[in-house]
Amino acid sequence: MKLSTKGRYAVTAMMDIALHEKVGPVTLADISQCQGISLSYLEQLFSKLRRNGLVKGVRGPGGGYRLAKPASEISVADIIDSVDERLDLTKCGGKGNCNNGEKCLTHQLWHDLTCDLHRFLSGIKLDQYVNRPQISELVKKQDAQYGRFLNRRTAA
Amino acid sequence: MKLSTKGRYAVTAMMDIALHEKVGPVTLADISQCQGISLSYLEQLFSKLRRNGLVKGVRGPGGGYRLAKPASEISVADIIDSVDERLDLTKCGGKGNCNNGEKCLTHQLWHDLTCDLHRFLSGIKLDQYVNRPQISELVKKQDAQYGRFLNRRTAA
DNA sequence: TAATTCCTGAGTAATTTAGTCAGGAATCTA
DNA sequence: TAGATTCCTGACTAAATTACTCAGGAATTA
Repeated sequence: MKLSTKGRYAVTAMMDIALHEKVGPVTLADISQCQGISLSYLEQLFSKLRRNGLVKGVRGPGGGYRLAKPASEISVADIIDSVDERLDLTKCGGKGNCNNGEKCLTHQLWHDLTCDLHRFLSGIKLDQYVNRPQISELVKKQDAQYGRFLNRRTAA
Repeated sequence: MKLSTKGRYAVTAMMDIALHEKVGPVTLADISQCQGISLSYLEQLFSKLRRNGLVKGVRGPGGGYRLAKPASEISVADIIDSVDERLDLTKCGGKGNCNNGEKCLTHQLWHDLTCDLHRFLSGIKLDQYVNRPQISELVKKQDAQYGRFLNRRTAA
């Protein structure tokens, strides 16, 4: 039982954007460099995040991505659902025909578990982590290390 | 975010054994047929379950597998851990060196989530599901359909 | 002795994941 | 208007994992 890096990368990237909301749009090139994720791969992921209404792209110099809604309204479940196709642990995708047309012995178990997991992830909003001093420190250190946002005015 | 069928198959198979504890050892051939899982694949999984002390194999005619301890002491987490290598959602496997030697922005999040998930799965013991009337019905129907245990005395 | 069942390890096909590549479209700055 | 920047898209590829097969041996029972 592993989380694909797809979901993990997406959440990390969204976190990066949320952490810089006050500075302005964040480019994928920056995220790629700082978080160690391939640029082209990020582009794929953001195509999905955009289609699902989680981010807005801003083209041209000084552009990048911003959150499409407040960080307090974006949950980890939203992000994973967007890129990861599905958060479902049953074999049958919830249809209940997992064994020969009938439900398999563990259908109910996986169904319950999926619901719990989803509820849990839905409860975690981006802003919860953004506001942690521990994480603010980390990102400040990172920004300095890579010289991000050096020649940019602070935007609303 | 998906559960590999490895974990799902293992739990289903263990459930099958638990449900027939009173009848005697359950053969992998039976599980294979009733639950729709390849026999050779089951053998691989049970090799791990055995090494992790969850089942005991009984060779020879009338043999099969039984639980190595009471169903009330076997959790879903135990089973998944046994076959699935690891229940860990962090990139670094918990080491904290996920981004360039430092923790990545979402390390804490995945760590928390992993703990919660593990706690949740540890709380689900096999006997909880075995005692559900819904599931007893299902397995009774299955046994009849495949003619299991027809010529076997009920063993202690 | 023969049937049954566990048990092991090596190999393979299919799928998914992660990542590359090439090129176009919108936007900004000069 | 030119050129830089950045998003944006789709097709392709490499690597890893998953799911599964195969061949054969070992213990046990009848």
